[in-house]
Amino acid sequence: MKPSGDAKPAYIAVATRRFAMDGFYGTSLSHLAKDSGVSKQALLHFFKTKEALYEATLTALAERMMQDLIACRHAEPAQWLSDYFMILCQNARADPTDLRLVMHALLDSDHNARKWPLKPYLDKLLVIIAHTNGGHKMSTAKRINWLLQMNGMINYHIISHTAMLGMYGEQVLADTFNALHSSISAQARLLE
Amino acid sequence: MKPSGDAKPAYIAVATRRFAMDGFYGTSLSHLAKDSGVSKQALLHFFKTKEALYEATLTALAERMMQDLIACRHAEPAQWLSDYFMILCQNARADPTDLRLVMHALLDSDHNARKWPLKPYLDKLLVIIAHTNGGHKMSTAKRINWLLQMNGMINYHIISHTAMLGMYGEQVLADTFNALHSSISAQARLLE
DNA sequence: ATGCTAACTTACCAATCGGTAAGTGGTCAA
DNA sequence: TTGACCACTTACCGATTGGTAAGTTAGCAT
Repeated sequence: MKPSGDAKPAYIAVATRRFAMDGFYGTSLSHLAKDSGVSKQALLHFFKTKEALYEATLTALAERMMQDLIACRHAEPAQWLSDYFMILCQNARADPTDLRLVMHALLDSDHNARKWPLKPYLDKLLVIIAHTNGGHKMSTAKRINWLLQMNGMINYHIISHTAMLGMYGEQVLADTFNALHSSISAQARLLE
Repeated sequence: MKPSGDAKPAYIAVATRRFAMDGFYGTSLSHLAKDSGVSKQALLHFFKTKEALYEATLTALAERMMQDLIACRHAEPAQWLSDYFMILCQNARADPTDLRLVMHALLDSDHNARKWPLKPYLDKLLVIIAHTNGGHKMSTAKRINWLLQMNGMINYHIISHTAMLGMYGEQVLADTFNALHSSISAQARLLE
């Protein structure tokens, strides 16, 4: 076939959706192959092991998130963060794939010493926090806490959504998203 | 052997730890059997399928959480919630098993229509919120949002802990827990 | 034309998966 | 003493897992 028509990104895109949905253990190479419309060994040709494909998926995720963060750069760091997390929230509501992948990766990060590809992204966020009026006098721990709190409420909201929908219905849940937006603003305002 | 020495709770306890660690798909009956010191079929004798064992695990989790909530009952509902989440946080820090299980269950709750055993527990929490000074004038959506925010920041903190530890070291992370305690207090104060 | 390489495929593998069938041995009521 | 019953065990099953080996096919430089 084509010697240099790189199909890797397409495979990673498929893997991203599957890994985000079912996690590492819940996803098999056969499923990924079927979804991609190729044989299982086509994937193993590009990624030596399933683990390697997973890591490539996480690396791509990290780059995507970093790009999204840079994309909405703003001179005022507090505004930058406020804008970014608001957009992140809206995107995740439309397509929770990436945040689900983050959560799965977090839960998996325990027992194998997987290098964590999101570190540069988190470091960047911490630097921005440090440049805000409210953040520059914080300790590192407090900056991390601010970040965990912001990410926590957004991510938890997103991955709870299906379960909450089943329990409390569509209408209430839509309003809950509005409340989340307010909470994001409030959290961002802590840095002004 | 013994006709009535119920070993089920012991099996569920083992399953709880494994499912919390590796998730549903990452855990096999053979692993659970080995951990329990019995054969795989001993488990299938009590729980007809792996799925049934998982559901039993989640049900036990729900009862445990409900009991913990009731255990620190307080006449003042805002104080009740404040106490409860502070204790929950401390327990989870010592042993994150239960919260990890919650997160795994949340991530899994998508594609199979698994009945959600934590609903009574969440309903109870919502009732307590509704009885606070700050909460009784909130809409249901805002109460749910308050709850998602509180649970979100605690759970996310806990399951991020291993990854954050590897990235930022022990000392910073310990301080982060102190910051989390403050944040929990602040969140609780919103209901006073 | 030829040879090299990239991008696959078919065929196959041992290991493990969840689950069934058929016992085994101890306990207890009759 | 007997026989029902409970808590298991050994033996086994087809399906699926991640992964290997050995082609096959297409494009491209020489």
